[in-house]
Amino acid sequence: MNDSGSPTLEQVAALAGVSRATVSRVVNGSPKVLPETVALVERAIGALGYVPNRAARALVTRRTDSVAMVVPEPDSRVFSDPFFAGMLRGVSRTLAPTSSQLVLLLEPAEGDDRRLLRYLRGGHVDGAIVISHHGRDNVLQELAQLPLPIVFSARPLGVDVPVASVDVDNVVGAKTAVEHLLSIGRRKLGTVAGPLDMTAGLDRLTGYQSAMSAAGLPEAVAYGDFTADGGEQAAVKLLDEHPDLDGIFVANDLMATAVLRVLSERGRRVPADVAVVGFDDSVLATTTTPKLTTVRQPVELLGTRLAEILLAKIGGADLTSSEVYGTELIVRDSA
Amino acid sequence: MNDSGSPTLEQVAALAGVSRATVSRVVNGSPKVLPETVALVERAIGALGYVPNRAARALVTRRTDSVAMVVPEPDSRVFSDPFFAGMLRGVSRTLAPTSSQLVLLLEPAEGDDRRLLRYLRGGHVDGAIVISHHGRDNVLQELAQLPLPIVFSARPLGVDVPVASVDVDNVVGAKTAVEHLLSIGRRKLGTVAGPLDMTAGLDRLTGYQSAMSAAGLPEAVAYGDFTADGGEQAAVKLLDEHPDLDGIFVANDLMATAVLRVLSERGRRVPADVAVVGFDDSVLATTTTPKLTTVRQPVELLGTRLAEILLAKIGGADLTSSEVYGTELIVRDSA
DNA sequence: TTTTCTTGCGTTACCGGTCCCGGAACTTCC
DNA sequence: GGAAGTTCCGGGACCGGTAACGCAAGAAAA
Repeated sequence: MNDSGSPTLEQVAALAGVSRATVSRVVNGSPKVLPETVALVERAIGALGYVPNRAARALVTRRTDSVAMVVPEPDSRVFSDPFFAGMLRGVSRTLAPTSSQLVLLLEPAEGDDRRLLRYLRGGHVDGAIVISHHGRDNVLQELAQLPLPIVFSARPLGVDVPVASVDVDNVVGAKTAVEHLLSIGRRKLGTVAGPLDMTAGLDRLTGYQSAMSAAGLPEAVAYGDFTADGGEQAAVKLLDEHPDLDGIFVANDLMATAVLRVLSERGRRVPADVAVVGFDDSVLATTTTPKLTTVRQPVELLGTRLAEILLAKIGGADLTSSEVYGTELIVRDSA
Repeated sequence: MNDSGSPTLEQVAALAGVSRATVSRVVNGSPKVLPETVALVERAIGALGYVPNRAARALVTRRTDSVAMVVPEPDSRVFSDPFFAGMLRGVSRTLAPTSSQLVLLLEPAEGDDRRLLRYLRGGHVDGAIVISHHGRDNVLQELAQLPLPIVFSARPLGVDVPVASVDVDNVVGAKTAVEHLLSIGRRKLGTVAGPLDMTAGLDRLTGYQSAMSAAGLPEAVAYGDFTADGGEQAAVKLLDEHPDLDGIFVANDLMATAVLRVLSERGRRVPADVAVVGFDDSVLATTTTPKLTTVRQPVELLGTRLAEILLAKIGGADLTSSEVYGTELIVRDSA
């Protein structure tokens, strides 16, 4: 045992009476070792409590067995987002059996992109999953061009090279939500949209517009920024301009809670007077009064696919396609 | 440049016309290098875009420059918890300037503790921050005994060795909440408590009890599990047993939303008939109707301290004290 | 029986850094 | 002017693994 800590290959070899190379073979499950030798070595490993040194291994194999989860946004509001939490679960669950570790890279401050890019280029991780919400970040483009396996969690806006991405079908999801409102007899439908520099904001608006134009109905749009405050302002504006709305599709649950509150303040009952549909099916959806009808995304599946695709790319596959998954309308009390 | 990737010390040395050792000195900011040599080397580093190889460095220094964030709970509900998100921000922000990376370790499945412990013992990280919510986990005790710098995010229950921990004063926070209810004239006060195998559940109940006994008032307690469903059941039970309550302290915001809903279903107005105070000041607090009066924790500060203490321990300090921070009552509309 | 192939294992050269040690050049002091 | 320090830098031995290569012994083929 070296003075500071864990035993090495060398010591295992000595105890088992074989060479380092043989121990290495056993550890890595090479088939070309006699079963009795394997047993011998394994006994020695057990006795010493040997754990391979990751650094040494990484040095020679040039693989780090770790992947990065990159959140290139200073205001990592992303975290409170249950969407993110679920995705993380999926990623982590998929990575667990592979002995790959998850390294979290949060962008600490605004213009500190260099640091991030340097790190990723430095070969510290085998690949990266990028949680990109805002499309305007010019970082995204640079990330996409890095000589490193990368997967995006949403189709990155403003990136003109082919990338691999996993996303939910926001257009169809939003469309379904609006169609539900139509199906329960609502005709004066407005939407509180998200910011247009995020695919989620953009696509959900498109879905609303598509459903409205298919139904031959006029649009009523106000823009929020996916936060509660922004949602409130948008709701006020929307209701001021269109006081006769009988249904509202809100681009995410958080803003939907604000819409519910504004409606309640104005004495309009939900769903009797105005029906409301959100998007995300986050915890928020069941904490409101009435409970929110909303569009659920298969978050954990997204995480799983993100990890699987990344692992495949690390393994050498050349994937640049974008996978898109379906959503599910969860009907509760608000519509 | 070696065929696969980034330049090495060797190449920088060659370009600068000095030895590897000298480049290493410059990279590590040794003062014993001539300024002109430094300039020379730095130019070469810039020209080549040299980034030190972490693995090689870790191999010889025996420091990995990475710390683990351990979430030893299979149901990582922790994540959706904005409490956790804020803490993570603090941790990440503190770690950023130190070149230490954050490795996320989620417990993938129930009995898979071995894996976690092995990893931590394997010298893959320099230290660990443990987000321990449930005290019953026997893992905590084992974690505490690991020969590795560790800091707990809350006083770990059931651990009998001295550990470093950072926490909020849940007892005083809860007490303040109850005292607020008293100060606005409420006298029939109940509480929806959290599970007693978490310090947060335990201490907040203690705070309630202490305030009640100080006021000479009888207690009314129902137990939830910090989830919305559990909160709802507890609320129903509490109100069935004590229909005349005029104030309720709820041990976290999520359960408080359920309490609000149950009250609304029973036609009891908040705060007119029943005043409600939550705990956490999460996003939820402003999405309810009425907005929730609640106890705010300095989450980001907690994260910062967690990281700072860990860094100090890694640096050799022998800290086993527990730091406790104050809370702040945020008065909104529900009480 | 000799040759060739296979199998199982040891030898050894790396991977890319850090750091101890020693030496050259230049000061400083007697 | 020579001895003793300083200062700055290079040489080289590691750290703990992996993998190419080689070699001995037994099996299969001639």
